[in-house]
Amino acid sequence: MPQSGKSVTLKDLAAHAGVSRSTVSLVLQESPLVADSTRTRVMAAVEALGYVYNRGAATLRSARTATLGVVVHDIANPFFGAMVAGIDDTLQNADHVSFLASSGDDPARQARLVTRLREQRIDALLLCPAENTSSSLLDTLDRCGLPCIEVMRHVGETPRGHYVGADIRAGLARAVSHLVEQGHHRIALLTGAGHSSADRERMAGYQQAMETAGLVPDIRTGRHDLTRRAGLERTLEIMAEPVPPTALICHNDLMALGALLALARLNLTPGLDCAVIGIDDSDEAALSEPALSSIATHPHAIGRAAAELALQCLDHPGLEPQHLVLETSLHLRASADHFLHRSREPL
Amino acid sequence: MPQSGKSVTLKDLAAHAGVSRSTVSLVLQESPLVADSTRTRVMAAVEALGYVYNRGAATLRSARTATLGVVVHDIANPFFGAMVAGIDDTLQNADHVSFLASSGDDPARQARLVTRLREQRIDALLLCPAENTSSSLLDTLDRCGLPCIEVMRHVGETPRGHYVGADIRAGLARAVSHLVEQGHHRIALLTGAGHSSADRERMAGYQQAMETAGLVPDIRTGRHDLTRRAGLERTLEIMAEPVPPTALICHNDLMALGALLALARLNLTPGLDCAVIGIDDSDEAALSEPALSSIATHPHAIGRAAAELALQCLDHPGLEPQHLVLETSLHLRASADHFLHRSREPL
DNA sequence: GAACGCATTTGGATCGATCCAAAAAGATGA
DNA sequence: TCATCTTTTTGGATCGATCCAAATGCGTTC
Repeated sequence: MPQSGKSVTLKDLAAHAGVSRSTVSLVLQESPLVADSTRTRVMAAVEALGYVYNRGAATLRSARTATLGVVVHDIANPFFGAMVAGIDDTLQNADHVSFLASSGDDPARQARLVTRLREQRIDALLLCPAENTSSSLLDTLDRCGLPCIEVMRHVGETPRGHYVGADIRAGLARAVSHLVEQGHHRIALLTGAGHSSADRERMAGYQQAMETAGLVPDIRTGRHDLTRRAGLERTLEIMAEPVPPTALICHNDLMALGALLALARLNLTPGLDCAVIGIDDSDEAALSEPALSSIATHPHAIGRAAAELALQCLDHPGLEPQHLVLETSLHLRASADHFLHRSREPL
Repeated sequence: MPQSGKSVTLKDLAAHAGVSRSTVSLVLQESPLVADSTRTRVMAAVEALGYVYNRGAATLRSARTATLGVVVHDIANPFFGAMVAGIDDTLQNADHVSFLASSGDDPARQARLVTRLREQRIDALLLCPAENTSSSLLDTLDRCGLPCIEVMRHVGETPRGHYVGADIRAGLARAVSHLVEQGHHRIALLTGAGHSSADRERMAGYQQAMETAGLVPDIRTGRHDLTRRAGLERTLEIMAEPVPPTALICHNDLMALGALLALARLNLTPGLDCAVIGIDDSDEAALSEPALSSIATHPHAIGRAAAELALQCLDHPGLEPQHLVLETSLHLRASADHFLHRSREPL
């Protein structure tokens, strides 16, 4: 229990338990080779001396660090909060840990972060790439053999390595056809400027769904970021047009919630005067007033899947690139449904 | 530029640049001892071979890792998103990195996370302790000499080591006196169950402010967590009472936003029928409808201050415990001000 | 009792950087 | 030219764990 000065090492444990360093090492690795009596003696020493395993030293000799890097482009976005929770749950079960960093959608900062993570000798990288990430970043990772899993976004037209995402395209198709059934013709998509694959996928999925329905696509991109404030401001602009859309599909729930605020400010009732559908189905969606319809992307499940895939990569180094596209589902609430709306008393 | 097989080491750099390992090491440490010509030759080798510094190996010999651990109790809370951004900004300037982990307010999980972080040989720990954290955790950290900075919450009645927080007490005093000026008498506080120092500080500050104003405190705690949903449900309950309060001060903005939703559902107008004030002044506060009044806690500044304090601890090992309590300010918006409310058209 | 098989345990080399005392290379003055 | 002082550079020991080949102990069997 004492030990205030220097740190306790394997050698100290060995002396305390009356065995060699090697044996102690075997015990710590949970090797089946050691006798039970020895194991308990060593574990007692660990307790008695307050030993803390030195991963850095171990890493020097053995190849793995049991540490993954996670880089997201916006930690403040609740989607990533939930995703990170999914990753951590999975890693915790597998006795791994993660380094989390946020790039703020800046490729230069992202590059620095990745370098730092490599210095820590992470075993694999889960990357939600910043907009305009150069493919040379992935080249570098390939070249030095660091497994990388792109999540939600990918660099280039199609993911070249492992990828985990959500089937936004199918979600949009369902959303558009629901809106059409409700009688909407002027359905607009409010998304980012197309610098990320997630933007492009939303645009393509929406466009295809609109064409299938025989409607004219109406894509509103902008230099805005993808926040509540951007949704608010952009919607105020849009609704001021001579012939505004009657339905808005937004890049994510944050923007959609901003759109609801804009409608409220304009004294329009979301769901009656203008339908709004978000993407992600965050916790807030169900709680807003009126409740927000949303395409659920299940961030927790995506985090789990990405972490599991990363762990697989470690066990099977040659694994050919996996593309996991998880299902989405449309959660209809008052913001985009006349009937649901009527079933509640009006504001 | 090649290097696909093994990793590049100091020795490879030394061979490529025609110097010894030691010299290369000095260059990487930016020592002033090496000649400029040598330095450029070595840096060229770093570029040419795609060398990545091995922090683990360095750590084995030298005491420091340039890595801090950050443990928060709820990464999904936007307060901590902003705080972590503040920490990272500061660390980035100082060439340090952070390991971020979220305890989910579970002391057992928190203990595991701290152990993992210690295995990584972090230089210091920034801890927003989980509820009911035992002080033995801090004892252990002390004993092994790991500097720890408690942030926003502290274990025990008063922080025993370094602490960085916000002056919630002053914020509450200002909030209460504003509400009194507006003619409120029944002002309730909606907060956590008192398992954390942050809960207790809110209760004490509120109680004192109420007594100063000659009013009867009305504290509503609960087994609820501190989310939007909890704020919604609790407010629905409270407003159903025979003589409900006319003003609510909520533990944080999330709960306050939930309270606004509850009022809307009850067809009550926040700011006119019942005033609501949150704590944190998150981005969302200004955007809600009506806009939420809030006591600003400046999470980004708190993150910066905590990180700076941690860096100071590293430079000055004996530093006596610092208690930094940052100012708060009351941001008044329509949710708690008759006048502001009248200046906008009604819902 | 020697030989064998099996379950455990062990010492020494090793990973990639840092530290340190000491050597080498230049610069200066007598 | 040689001693002296600086400025640079260097080899070997070292950090704390892992790996591996070899040693040990012990019960069986011939």
